[in-house]
Amino acid sequence: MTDVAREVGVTAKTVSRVLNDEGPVAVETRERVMAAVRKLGYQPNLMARNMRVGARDAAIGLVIPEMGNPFFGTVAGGVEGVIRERGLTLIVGSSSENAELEHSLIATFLARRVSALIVVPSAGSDHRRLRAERVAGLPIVFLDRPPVGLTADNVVSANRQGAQIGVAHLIAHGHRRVGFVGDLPAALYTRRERFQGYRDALSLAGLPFDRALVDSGHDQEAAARATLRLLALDDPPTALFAANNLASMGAVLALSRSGRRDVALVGFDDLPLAEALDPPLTVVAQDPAGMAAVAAELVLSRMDGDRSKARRSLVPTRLIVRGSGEVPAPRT
Amino acid sequence: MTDVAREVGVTAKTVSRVLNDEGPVAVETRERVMAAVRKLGYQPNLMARNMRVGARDAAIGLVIPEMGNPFFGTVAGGVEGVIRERGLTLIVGSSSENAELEHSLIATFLARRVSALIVVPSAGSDHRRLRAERVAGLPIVFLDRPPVGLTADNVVSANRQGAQIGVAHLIAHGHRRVGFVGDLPAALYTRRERFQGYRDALSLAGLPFDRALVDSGHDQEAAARATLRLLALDDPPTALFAANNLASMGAVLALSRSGRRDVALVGFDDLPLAEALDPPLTVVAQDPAGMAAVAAELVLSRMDGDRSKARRSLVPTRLIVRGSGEVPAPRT
DNA sequence: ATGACATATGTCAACGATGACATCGAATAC
DNA sequence: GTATTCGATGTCATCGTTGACATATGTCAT
Repeated sequence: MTDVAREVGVTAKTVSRVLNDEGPVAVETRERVMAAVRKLGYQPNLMARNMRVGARDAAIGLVIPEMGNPFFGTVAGGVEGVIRERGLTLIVGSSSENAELEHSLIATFLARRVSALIVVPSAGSDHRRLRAERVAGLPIVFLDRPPVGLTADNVVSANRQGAQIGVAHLIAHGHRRVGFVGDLPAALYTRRERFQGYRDALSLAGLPFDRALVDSGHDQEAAARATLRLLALDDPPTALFAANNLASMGAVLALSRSGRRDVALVGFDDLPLAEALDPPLTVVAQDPAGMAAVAAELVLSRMDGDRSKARRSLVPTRLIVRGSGEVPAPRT
Repeated sequence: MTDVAREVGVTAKTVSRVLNDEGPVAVETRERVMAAVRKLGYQPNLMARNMRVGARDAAIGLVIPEMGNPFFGTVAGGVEGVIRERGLTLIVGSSSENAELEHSLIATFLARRVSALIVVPSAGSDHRRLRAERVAGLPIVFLDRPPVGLTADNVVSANRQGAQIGVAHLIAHGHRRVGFVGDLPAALYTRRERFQGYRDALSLAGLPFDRALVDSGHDQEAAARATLRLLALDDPPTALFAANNLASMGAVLALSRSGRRDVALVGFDDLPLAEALDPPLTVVAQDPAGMAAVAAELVLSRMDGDRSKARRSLVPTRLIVRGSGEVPAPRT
């Protein structure tokens, strides 16, 4: 900036004024400054600008478990789309579902003085340490899963209700033994909520809960094995509810590999090729882009000074009927 | 930092020394400083640190077309994994395949003084403007597609060879009329290369090239329509080559919706549920994580002072045979 | 005892930008 | 014709941190 100033024959302050459309500047000076800026290829140093008096970095930090997972990728894209309009940049880190990594990412973001944080908590993480930041007024929004040990804004899917509707759909097709294929660890918030929804549906229909019909796996192959274990039971389920996208894929794989077309299946979270599967996969779809948008808007309103009480936003889910959930229960 | 210093009764410089393990510091002082740091919850301000003497931001900027696409999501995750070990943070922006947005993202990253750039170019973008930065020594690596109007490091898939192998696989199963479903715009580097590979395979097998067998669509539904148009020809193809993941999904959908199980299909780029499709989808798999790692390592070596000539890395592809490519050609 | 040297800490300036306040001439007001 | 205001620009200090250099003690060899 000093170079530009020297080139034009003014002070850095005048250049600053031109670049920020601030205060009165003679038209001719403005033009000469702009010319020099172009000539020297000057670009303002955002780091220096942001460093001034307590100012924060014009960026928001986002922590997600995994970037390759389209659910979280879509979340990241949704957040970026909203904040970009405000001139904010997105800084991302993936925690690999590791609480320690999540914490170190958050620490890095805080050290960078980001303007806000959006966090998808990992299993087992604890957010007590963020209390001071929250008190200091830093906007923090939790996404997909609520914070632990801290009261703060959060945006989650209608997990319980969605799962209940999905399972009810299976029951409506005559199934009385519905298996549950979930995630590990079982302590995960989403898994817990969806499991509750599963039980809700059972009891609403007057069906007994059978612990033997619940199995888990934390990746696609593990979920496939869990599915096979359920089908190998003496009194096996005639329908399955898969509580997340990996579990769905695992169940689909297991059914496809074993050629079982007589088992009904409803998955939680939509898949890109769900329609092309045989049978097409019925799912309870979430709205990752919508959740991201809600979270980002919430962050922006907090940045604008909204000091109201921390709130939870429930983002609705939607049952998409495609065929796999409509496989009828076998006659007994 | 001043607060910590005051608390302990030393100067900021001493605190700085403790935090950076620099110079001699009395053990007792070190401990008292650390205690004060914990007590006050002090966190160093990275922006101020990075601002010193020409230093760059300890972050690298990544521009990808779309975060929701697992291919690019995996790329982002791969890059982050490598650079994190070096204490670098990832700043991401998505260009939505829009050259102007890509440019403005790059400009933002430059203003932030990122330590390096990794760019997946959009269709139609021009990178001439980055010449000055390159000359100034900023590491810039292009990923998946080469730069335009600029010589710089780039990491791309073995598109042409991979496509050739995929199409040859179809020809080996007796197909003489192989359709090509590609992306729009046709000017896209990857589409062009894969198209060349397609033609290579045809001529190696002594088959004629028929312009009528080439169609395109730039999203899943458009690709599905293109597929249907090809199948509706008077002399239709008996096999299809889909030149990217969206085209593959479109083709799969079109075949599944129209119940055509007699058409062979090979896709470029693997899909999560490829194995669960009916028939399971044969693909030429790319290695997004591998590409990301190569690009990130390249960036790091440039940051370490590697001033050698710009180079291109070709990342191999792999044919994964699953069934859809083995549908035999009908007898004539 | 005296310099040479290491150890432990301090002082100061600088990175790039911008708020607060100052200056100076010209235009307007009375 | 002097006072007031405004327009255009400059001066200075500051944000948080760290390099370069300085100072102050203590240790040791001669």
